[in-house]
Amino acid sequence: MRYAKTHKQETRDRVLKIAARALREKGPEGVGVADVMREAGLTHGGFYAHFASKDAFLTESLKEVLAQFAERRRQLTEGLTPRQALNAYIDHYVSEGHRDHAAVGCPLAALNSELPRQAKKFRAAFDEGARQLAACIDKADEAAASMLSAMVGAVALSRAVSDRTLSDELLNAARAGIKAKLGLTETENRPRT
Amino acid sequence: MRYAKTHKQETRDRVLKIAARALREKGPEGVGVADVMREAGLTHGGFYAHFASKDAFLTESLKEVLAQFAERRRQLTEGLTPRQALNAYIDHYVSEGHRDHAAVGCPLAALNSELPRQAKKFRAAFDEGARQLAACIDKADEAAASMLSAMVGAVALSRAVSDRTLSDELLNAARAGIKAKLGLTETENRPRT
DNA sequence: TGTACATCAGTGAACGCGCGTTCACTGATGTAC
DNA sequence: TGTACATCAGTGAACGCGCGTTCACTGATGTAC
Repeated sequence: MRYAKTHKQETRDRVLKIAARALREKGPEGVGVADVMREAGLTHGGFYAHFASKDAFLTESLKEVLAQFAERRRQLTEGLTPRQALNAYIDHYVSEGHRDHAAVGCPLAALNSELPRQAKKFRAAFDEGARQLAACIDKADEAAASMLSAMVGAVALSRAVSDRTLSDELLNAARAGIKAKLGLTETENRPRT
Repeated sequence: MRYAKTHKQETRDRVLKIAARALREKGPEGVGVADVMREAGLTHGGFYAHFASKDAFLTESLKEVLAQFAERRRQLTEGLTPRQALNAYIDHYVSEGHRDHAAVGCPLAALNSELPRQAKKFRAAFDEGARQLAACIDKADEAAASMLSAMVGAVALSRAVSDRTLSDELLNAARAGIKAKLGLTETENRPRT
């Protein structure tokens, strides 16, 4: 054989990693088959040897995003108690760094308003991501669902707004609000140990 | 003259009203010149007699959306005290009705994740909308910025998620969380009258 | 009162372009005999 | 050891389609004289 046995799989992985960034930066409709292949050093014709269609490809790309995202979350909260982990994660999530690097950030924040128009399987993968993140927050605070949407909204809105001052204000106010809520439920609702 | 003096303006308004819905339902890239004109009972060729380009058109459509949105907000809160108004508005905003009718809802919730890729003028109009809504909330509660992003995030995420149960849960939890916060700041931070 | 001309919102064919998708082909390697 | 053939990841031209944009034209009306 001309190529190593793992060669095709490696190519596929490379393409998916490129797409995982493009998906968050440009949205599902903004990901171009030819662009992604070119970035991987290939021509667009080879695309269909790896993926059945652009649609199927997008869903796999989202799954790749979710895997990266979960792994990153794991790294950030490793060895911390649930409450410490949540605190650290909120600081990481509702931050200027996250706002300014959508390509490697949370897909919920990067894609939310485009989801109603996506294919069923893509949406199902997204749901799974939302569930995982909610479950992760839930370990530390029972108001997980409310906190999740506040976090996502903060980052998404701070990106949507083009005025930097307004954006900073929204982001910082949101983080303060969410952390205040966390403090509150800690002392009032959580008599744990 | 073949047409009444107001005829052209009326046509323009009609087209913009159609676009105001389409913009929220399909996003900026999803609005098609030919589609919008057809819906207005016209052919696409006439479009450029009214608008300089699709881009300029999108910005005007967003301004139309913002005007409708502000007017609706005014109607809903007319005659109420700032605090009553905010309470009523939260119920209206963070609701299944709003979630299920994006075409006539808040543009911040409908468009947020697509904004980073839009033209400068479009983004500037969006900023203006965000400022207005924040200012309106600010009349009743100083944590306006934090509340705004929580509200937007709740509706956007509940739409993004395709599982109805999860969507309901996110929405209801968010509303409860936001209203709890409102109650909190009312008694703790606001010794007003 | 009648005729020629100007006006102008809207028409519909056409254009260029980008994009997803298809497909015959390439060329390096392994295998059969 | 050598020759013919199979394999298969990747190539690149081509296709159909939708979309924004342009433009010569239409046709109903008002105006000039």
